Amino acid sequence: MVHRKFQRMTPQRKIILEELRQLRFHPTADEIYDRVRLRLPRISLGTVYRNLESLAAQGAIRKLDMAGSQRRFDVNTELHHHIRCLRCGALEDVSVGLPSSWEDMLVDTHGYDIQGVHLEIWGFCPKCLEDRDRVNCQENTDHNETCTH
Amino acid sequence: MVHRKFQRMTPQRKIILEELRQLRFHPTADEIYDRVRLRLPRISLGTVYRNLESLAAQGAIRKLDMAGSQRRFDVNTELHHHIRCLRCGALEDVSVGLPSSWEDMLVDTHGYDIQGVHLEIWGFCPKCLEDRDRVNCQENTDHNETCTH
DNA sequence: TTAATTATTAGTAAGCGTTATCGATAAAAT
DNA sequence: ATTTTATCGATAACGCTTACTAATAATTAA
Ligand SMILES: [Mn+2]
Ligand SMILES: [Mn+2]
Ligand SMILES: [Zn+2]
Ligand SMILES: [Zn+2]
Repeated sequence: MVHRKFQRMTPQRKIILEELRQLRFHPTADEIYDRVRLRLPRISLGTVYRNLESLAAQGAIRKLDMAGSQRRFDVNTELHHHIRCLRCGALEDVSVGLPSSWEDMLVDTHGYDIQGVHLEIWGFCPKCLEDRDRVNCQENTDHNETCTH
Repeated sequence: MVHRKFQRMTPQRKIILEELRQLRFHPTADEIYDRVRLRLPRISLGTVYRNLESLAAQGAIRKLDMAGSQRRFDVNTELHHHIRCLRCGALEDVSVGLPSSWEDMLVDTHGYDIQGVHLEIWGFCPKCLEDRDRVNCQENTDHNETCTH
């Protein structure tokens, strides 16, 4: 028999999951912490990390290790990729998957048994392109702020 | 006139560049540090980071921020992607670029002005697949070691 | 040539995000 | 009821990277 460790649905774990599900974008651990703290003022950041980790291991959520920036978490457990706005920081789902013919070609040329793919795209979102054209072109926005568009 | 800061080619910078170019794989800053120290025993790790940073800014090398693991550096300044072996840690170049038709579709569906793409693939390299089939299947290798295949 | 300015250095401290440790607590199993 | 186990909050430690500092060497200005 498989010896899977039993997981309790503690109030902390439940609320972390609820808050993550309510946030439509892809929050970081500390962003989730800030939200959860409004309901559980005595929770610790370590507890948030620990639960996000176990929820991800269990497959309830996804952990997104980003290239060069802070880890984020995702309620969407389907395989999908992400696109990020360089101006406002928005991180959106990419609905379209990579063409399987391309992956096949990769297997042929490199001989790898592919287990996973991480695809991250950066650019300027439609809203920011608009803003740029309309008013001033100066880079006066904080790129680290989460996009509210 | 563009006010580009003048860069001196110091012995440190020169040797860092030389050593990075000699390492065929994609070393981390501390791996480069270890190599450079054999020739400049008094160099500091900060100097290595600082120079790798400025060399990348200047376009002489590429900085590779990996998803979930340590930053690496690349002598290959051409746009290309990477594939990593989950068993031996090898990090190889992927010669084949993403099909442009796919990128076009992405622009159409999301309306982004795409500036860059980070693609990272994990799997098992041909050598490791062989090894696995031949002898024992136990995971007895250090995944963090750099592949010597 | 001499003096002032600037880039760079080695050494080290600080920063940041994440993980590990620990004694306490509460749920589950026996 | 007793033991075992998962989890908690608090906090220290960790790994990688960046920032600070006084000293030094290269460049520019006088
Ligand atoms: Mn997503
Ligand atoms: Mn490469
Ligand atoms: Zn935007
Ligand atoms: Zn391998």
